[in-house]
Amino acid sequence: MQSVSSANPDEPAAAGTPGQPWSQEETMDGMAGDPTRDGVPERVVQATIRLLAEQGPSAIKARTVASASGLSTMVVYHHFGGIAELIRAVVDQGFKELDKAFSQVPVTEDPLADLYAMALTTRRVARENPHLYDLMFGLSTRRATYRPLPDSDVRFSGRSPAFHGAYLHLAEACARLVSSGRVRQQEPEAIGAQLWSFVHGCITLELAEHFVEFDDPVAQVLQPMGVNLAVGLGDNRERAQASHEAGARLYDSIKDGASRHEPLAP
Amino acid sequence: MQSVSSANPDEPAAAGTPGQPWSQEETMDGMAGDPTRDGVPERVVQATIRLLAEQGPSAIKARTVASASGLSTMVVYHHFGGIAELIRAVVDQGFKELDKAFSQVPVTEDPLADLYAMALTTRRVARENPHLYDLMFGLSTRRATYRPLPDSDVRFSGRSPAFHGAYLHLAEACARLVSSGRVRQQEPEAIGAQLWSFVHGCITLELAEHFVEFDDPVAQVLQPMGVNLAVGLGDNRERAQASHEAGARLYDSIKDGASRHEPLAP
DNA sequence: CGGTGTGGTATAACGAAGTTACACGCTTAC
DNA sequence: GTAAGCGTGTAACTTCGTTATACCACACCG
Repeated sequence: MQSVSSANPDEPAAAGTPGQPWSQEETMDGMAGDPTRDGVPERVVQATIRLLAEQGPSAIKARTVASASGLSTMVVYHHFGGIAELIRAVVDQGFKELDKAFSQVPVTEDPLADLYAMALTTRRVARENPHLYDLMFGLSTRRATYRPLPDSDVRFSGRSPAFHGAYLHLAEACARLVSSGRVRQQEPEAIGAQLWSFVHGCITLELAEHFVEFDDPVAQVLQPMGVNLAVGLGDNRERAQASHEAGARLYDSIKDGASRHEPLAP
Repeated sequence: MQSVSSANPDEPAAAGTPGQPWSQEETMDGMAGDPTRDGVPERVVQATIRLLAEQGPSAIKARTVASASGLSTMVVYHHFGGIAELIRAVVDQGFKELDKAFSQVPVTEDPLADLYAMALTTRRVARENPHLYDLMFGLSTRRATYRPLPDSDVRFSGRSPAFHGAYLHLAEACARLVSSGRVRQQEPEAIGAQLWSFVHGCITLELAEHFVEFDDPVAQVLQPMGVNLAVGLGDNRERAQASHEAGARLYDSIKDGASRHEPLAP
């Protein structure tokens, strides 16, 4: 249905030849050894993320990515298959970094504080590279010269393994919140969806500059809303407020240990 | 800083010649007369919205838009100035439709019901054209072959007059909610930001297919979250629940009077 | 009533950018 | 040592944004 644009009735088969190297680089998890040896796909992804942060999505061209990686445009096609797949890999890397950032939020005896620290962490990650965050969650993620993504991506409906890694932190904290008895008994997944919705909505609107009238969107929107939602979920208001303040302190204590994309010299 | 990508040190002056016709077509508000006479910019915008709905953002090319309008690519440049400006006009039209949809939500004596009906209306509009909604709120709105937007767009920080029209409905209902005394006394703007955040977050995540595990995202996420937030804002749970059910009925009673983009024959 | 001018449109070309074909070189296995 | 294969660069091909120019219709003016 939503195939390519104009008169272009070719390219349906496309993925017939086996043995392509661009199967979403599995070698990325290890990478304990030589950082320069065969780290080409990773370097390309990092270069793309840097371009995204510094110049926005429109700067992602095969030629710019290639020259930023010190290679030719072939790397994009040889290792990924095309720009669209490269962006997919970039989004995946974004979720890996979010996962890593969540991993640095400690698990305390106050699950609501942990959750609010995760919310602040998500906001920090989003603000570090707004365009990457936009790609990670935007509908338009699965476009950029849209292609129906022919092969093994039926079950991949917006989520990736890296995404699930990050999501697990949220889900687990929600389960702890329910089992702590501070909120009414209910499905942790429903709580997770609600928390995720409001944090994501806040961040998105702030990034889109819809909250410019607020001096401090965190103090004026995010935190009050977190408290309100916790109260609505069944928590006591004073305790919810205290947990959010504890979460803010938790966040402050760890916010410098996370990843950063330092611009390497060309 | 975030200028064009590669070697392209020209085009700074660009907007020197006066008297261009593409000053965000003012003739659009009236349009009470002949629908075929001089409705060219409107036709182009509608064609673009249709392309967006049917084939996604990557289908928006000067050539596809032109042929879908039955004209040549010059219409894009003559009436708008370029693809980026056309997309701006499309986003503006999206907000106008949202504004119109909000206008059809009646003002009742139950502001929380009205607000929830507006939330459901927003979801309907978003689902009617997800890619348009994405453009309206995505960061990437101000990209698509990004240009620093040279001239009079300093004060335009993501909002347009059409946007404000839609936003006013929300703000006014929030003010009524506060003055009704059902919630704690607080700034209506803060309430508006919170409601908007959670609705927008829900919709965005649902559109990105992150809620596929829920059979009915409205019943399982949106409505419970609205009730929870209302309770957190100070409302009584039973009354908040009743208002949401009333809002759902309100929405059902008006959901067919809104705009639709019927695919015209080529 | 004919001339002139202006605005809207089409055609065609230019340049940028995605993509591909192909050839070269390096590594590795036999 | 040789051959196979992977990775890479070069150079084309194609698509698409954009612009230059010509044409056409209408309004205005003589």
